[in-house]
Amino acid sequence: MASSEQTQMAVLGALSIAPMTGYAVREQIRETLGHFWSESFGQIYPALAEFERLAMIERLDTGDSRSSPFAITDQGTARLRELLAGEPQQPKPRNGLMLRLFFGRQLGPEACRELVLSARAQAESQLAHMQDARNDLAKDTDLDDDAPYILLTISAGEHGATASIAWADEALRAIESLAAQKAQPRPHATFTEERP
Amino acid sequence: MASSEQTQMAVLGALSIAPMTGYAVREQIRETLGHFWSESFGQIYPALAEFERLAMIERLDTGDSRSSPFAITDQGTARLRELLAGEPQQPKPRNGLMLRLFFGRQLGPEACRELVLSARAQAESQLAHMQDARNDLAKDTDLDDDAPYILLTISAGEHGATASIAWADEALRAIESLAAQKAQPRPHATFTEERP
DNA sequence: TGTAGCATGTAAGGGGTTACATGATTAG
DNA sequence: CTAATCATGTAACCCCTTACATGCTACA
Repeated sequence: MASSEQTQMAVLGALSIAPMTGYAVREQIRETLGHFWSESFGQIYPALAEFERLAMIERLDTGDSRSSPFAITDQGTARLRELLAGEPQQPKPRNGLMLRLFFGRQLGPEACRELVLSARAQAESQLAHMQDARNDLAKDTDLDDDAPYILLTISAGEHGATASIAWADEALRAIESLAAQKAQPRPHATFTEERP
Repeated sequence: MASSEQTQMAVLGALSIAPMTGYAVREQIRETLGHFWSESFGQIYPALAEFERLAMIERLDTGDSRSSPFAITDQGTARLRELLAGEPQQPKPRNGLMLRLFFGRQLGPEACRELVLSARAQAESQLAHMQDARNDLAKDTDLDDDAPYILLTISAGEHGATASIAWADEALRAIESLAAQKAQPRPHATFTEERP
């Protein structure tokens, strides 16, 4: 029945910034929170239905033919604050890149290099996205009250992406020296586990 | 039936480093991969059973009374390499801290400050843990072949933790100036949404 | 006029955790 | 002796994603 508190928080939070349709909630979460949050329709719509039943949100009666957005009510805002005050539980980590590198010996230096390069590219693109977000935020005067908080998350994204790029460059150097060692094995090596 | 490829990778990977029991696989993943991976017994034991059936691992017949560790077979190693070569799919992000800060206006500066402080402490402890891991790795000569790859992941953890700390310090300054603003509201403010 | 985007939903299934059950061994 | 740790499993449940179904509107 009840959707998870995580989902409730994200959906009520989105509506706390501006009234919008369920579809728009999804879009907003994807575009603005995409780097650290995600929700799918399968969660959003049931949550909205539940919230409407509990009078935490209500449909706005716009003259607009095709959209009738939801707006958060006072009860909804109260519930949101209650949820936000709870302890943040971060999900169990599952970083596929790190798992592969950890067992990188089985993959070999070349494949690891590809992985790191691809991670680096992702980080670059995230960094660019964050800087776009920063500019958009500065322009949108509707968000003045939320902006200082949103900036904290943008800054976190930038720090993270910058760190990833620095790590990747360091890792690439390490992998190259590994590959060089492999190409010119020490003379006293007596056997190899696998052919080159 | 078949456990997920993610789990298979982690379990076979652990056994590729050294033979061990299922219990030890869990411990190793928690201690060594804890910052970027996790597996629970509910997945490890079924996976081990399946692998044994498929002859990808086999029980070692140690004289030891209480433990009979699993060792990876050639078929298991082949399967591991196949799995590692697949595209890493990272799970949808769900960062509870960032979600809360994004909607931080509803929480207020004080609560946000607590959140950032707690995140900073976590990062500090992760950094210390990473440096311990680096030392342990240098001492353990059994891991010489895997060490260069494992170092890549330790370095990533260090970069990430360092970035988190730098971000937290910046965020704390931003929050403090926010709180100062709130304490001394501009004279032309006409009403407040909530009492102080 | 048809295709792309907006908008709302639902049902099935997957992947994972938690909690429980059990027993053996070791250490205080 | 008994408490903690090692060790192996399983069943229920939860959360979430995917895929499908539906219809409307804007636009080329």
